[in-house]
Amino acid sequence: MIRGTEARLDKNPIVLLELVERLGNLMRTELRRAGADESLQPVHLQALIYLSKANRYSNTPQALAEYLGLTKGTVSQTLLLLDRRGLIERFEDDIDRRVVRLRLSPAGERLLYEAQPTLAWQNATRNISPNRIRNAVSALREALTTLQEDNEGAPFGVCHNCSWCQKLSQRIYRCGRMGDRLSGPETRKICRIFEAKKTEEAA
Amino acid sequence: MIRGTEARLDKNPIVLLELVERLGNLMRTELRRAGADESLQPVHLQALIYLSKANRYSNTPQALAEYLGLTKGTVSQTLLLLDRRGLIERFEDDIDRRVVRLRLSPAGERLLYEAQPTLAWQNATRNISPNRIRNAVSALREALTTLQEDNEGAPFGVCHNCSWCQKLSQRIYRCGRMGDRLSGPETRKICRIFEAKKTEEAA
DNA sequence: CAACTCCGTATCGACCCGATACTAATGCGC
DNA sequence: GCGCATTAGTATCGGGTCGATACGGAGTTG
Repeated sequence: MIRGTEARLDKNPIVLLELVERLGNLMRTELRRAGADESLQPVHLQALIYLSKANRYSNTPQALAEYLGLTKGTVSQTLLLLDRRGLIERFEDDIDRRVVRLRLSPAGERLLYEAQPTLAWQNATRNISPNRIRNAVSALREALTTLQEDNEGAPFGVCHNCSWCQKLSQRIYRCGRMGDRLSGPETRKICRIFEAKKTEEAA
Repeated sequence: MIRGTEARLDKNPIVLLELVERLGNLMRTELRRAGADESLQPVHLQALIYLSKANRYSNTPQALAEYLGLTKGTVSQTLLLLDRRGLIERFEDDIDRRVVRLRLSPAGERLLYEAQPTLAWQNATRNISPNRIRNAVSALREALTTLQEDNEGAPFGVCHNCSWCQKLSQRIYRCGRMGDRLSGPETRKICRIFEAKKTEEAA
């Protein structure tokens, strides 16, 4: 038996990891259940969920592959299936004709809306005080950021917390990195080229 | 586009869910990387990790299936592979000869020790204060418990927090459910028939 | 135009996973 | 003791995921 006595004091991070993994497994099982009616695998629902939240810089196969941590070849097949089922739409980019833009089809949005894959989670967290949830969010976000830096992966945050995001007026924003103007709703979507704005510590 | 304006105020739980899923994906990718040298899939490492932590009531294929949220048939194959690789040992139960007991072989323990699948996580959480981690653990544990109740799955906690656990002396404990005496180290393993002891709220 | 890079697709093989059917051991009623 | 239901685990099959590799087309640089 391999011992680990020196880890006695700081084993709480490991407990947290176990919780995250276990919750991840459960949510995966939940996704499996939610997709069973339509014979969709967990990864398909994850892709649909991602596409429902990706902004204009992040709705490509490449971005999805980075997000899911899979290869572009694998993701290509996933998208092929979703396309055959009519759950997504693919169209060429106007400027760079190599890239494919993706979005949910009406059928895809309806599926996501009806499957309600987050329902079980919402029930499970109903009795946890908003404050504790905010603290947990803050801690996990920090872990996520560090983990992504170490992995050199894209961060995938929302514009609202991005250092490139400029507020032009009440409702108009601007991405300083890409130079585009963004609507209010779009600043709440997730972006592939996100860069964290300082470190926003817990209140 | 399907709207969700009424969810404006309580969307933090959803953010937390996204974080958990994203971290889950990353850890899954991490497991894939960690197992690549030995051509092991994420699920294989998860099984090994589980077996390294399961107590005497929980080291069976059935318990592992419940833990991973997979069917017993699927888990049976996984165990077959791990057995062929010499990473686990299987032996019959003395009393009920239907059940198979599992434990890591020395090679399995060495693999787990050398793969260090939790290393990236430990780095990522290094700069988060213990207090914030404790709070996050508390919140996630509560979500996990509720989620498991709703799914009617086994809770899988450690004896130390179990309502059946009795302290006989300084080092000897006893499981009131099964009637066995447990050593100190064994009370820190995870158990399939765990029942939460009250609700231990955050400090 | 050539060389190079980049995005996406196609194909192949290993493997995951659930469904189903099966064996063997146990427990229950008699 | 003898049927019968239940339980733990296995075997097999088919659909699907996934990475590796190779490929083709678009963009970039010279």
